[in-house]
Amino acid sequence: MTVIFRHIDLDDMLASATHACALLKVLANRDRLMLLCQLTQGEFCVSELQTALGIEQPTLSQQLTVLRQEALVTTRRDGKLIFYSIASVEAMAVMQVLYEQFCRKPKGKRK
Amino acid sequence: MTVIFRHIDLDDMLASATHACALLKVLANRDRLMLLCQLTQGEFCVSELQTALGIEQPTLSQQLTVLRQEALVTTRRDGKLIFYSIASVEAMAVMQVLYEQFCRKPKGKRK
DNA sequence: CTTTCAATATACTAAAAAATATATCAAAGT
DNA sequence: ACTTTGATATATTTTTTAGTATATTGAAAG
Repeated sequence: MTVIFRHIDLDDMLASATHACALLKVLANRDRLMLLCQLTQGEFCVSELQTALGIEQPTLSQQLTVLRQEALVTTRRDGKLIFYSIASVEAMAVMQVLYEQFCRKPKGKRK
Repeated sequence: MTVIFRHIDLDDMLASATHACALLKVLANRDRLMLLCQLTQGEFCVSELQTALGIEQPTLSQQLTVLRQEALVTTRRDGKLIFYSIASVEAMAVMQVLYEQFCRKPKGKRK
C-alpha cells in the first residue's frame, strides 16, 4: 500500500496496457477486423480474401502488411499465391470474445 | 452460396465489424484502457482515478468524456464528486480477455 | 530464354481523424 | 465570495486512412 508498491503496480499496469493497446490499435480498423475474422476460419490467400470481403486490392495488401508487421498473421507461399493465417494467441482470444459479443447476440441488444 | 447469400453474410459481417470496431477504437488508447481497467474494480471518482493512474486532470477528463459519449461508462454525482463506473457489457468482456492475455501471463510470453 | 500475364506488394500523397498541452470555465460546498 | 473538483475550448502536432500509380514475383507460353 505504500508509494513503492503502488509504483510497482502502476508500472506493471502501464506495461501491460501498452502491450494490449498496441494490439487494440491494430484491431481497431474495420478492414483489418474483417480480415482477421475471416482468418479465424483458417488459411486464405489474398485473392480469396478480396472476393470474400470486397476490399480493394491495394487496401487489402496494405492492411495485411500491417497485420504481418505486428505479427498477428504469418504467410506461406505456394506458387503465385500467398496464404495468410493468424499467428497471435492474443489476437485470436480477442476475436473470439468480439464474435461472442457482436456476432452471436440477438439484434437490438448491442452496445 | 449464391451471390445473394454472400451479400447477406457480408452485410451482417460489415455491420458487426463496424460496431466492434467502434468499441476497439475507444479501447485503443493507453489512458482509456487504464481507466477502464481500474473501473473493472468498481466505482471511482475522478480524483481517485487521477492519483491511481497518474494521468493529468484535463487529459483524464477528456478521456472520461470519450468513454461517456461512447456509453462505455456512466456517472453518478455525490456532492462535489463524480463517480464513474463501467456501463458496457461488451467493454467489460473485452477488458476481461485483455486481462487474461496481458496481465495474467508469465513475463516474456507476451505478443 | 524472354515475353507476358496474374497475384501481390510498395510508394506516394492528400485528406481526415486523433492525441497533447495549455488555458479557461462551471458547479458545488464552505 | 472563494476553493475544490471536474469539464470544456482551442491550437498544434501526429497518426491514420484512402486513392492512384507503380513495382515485384512466379508461372507459363511462345
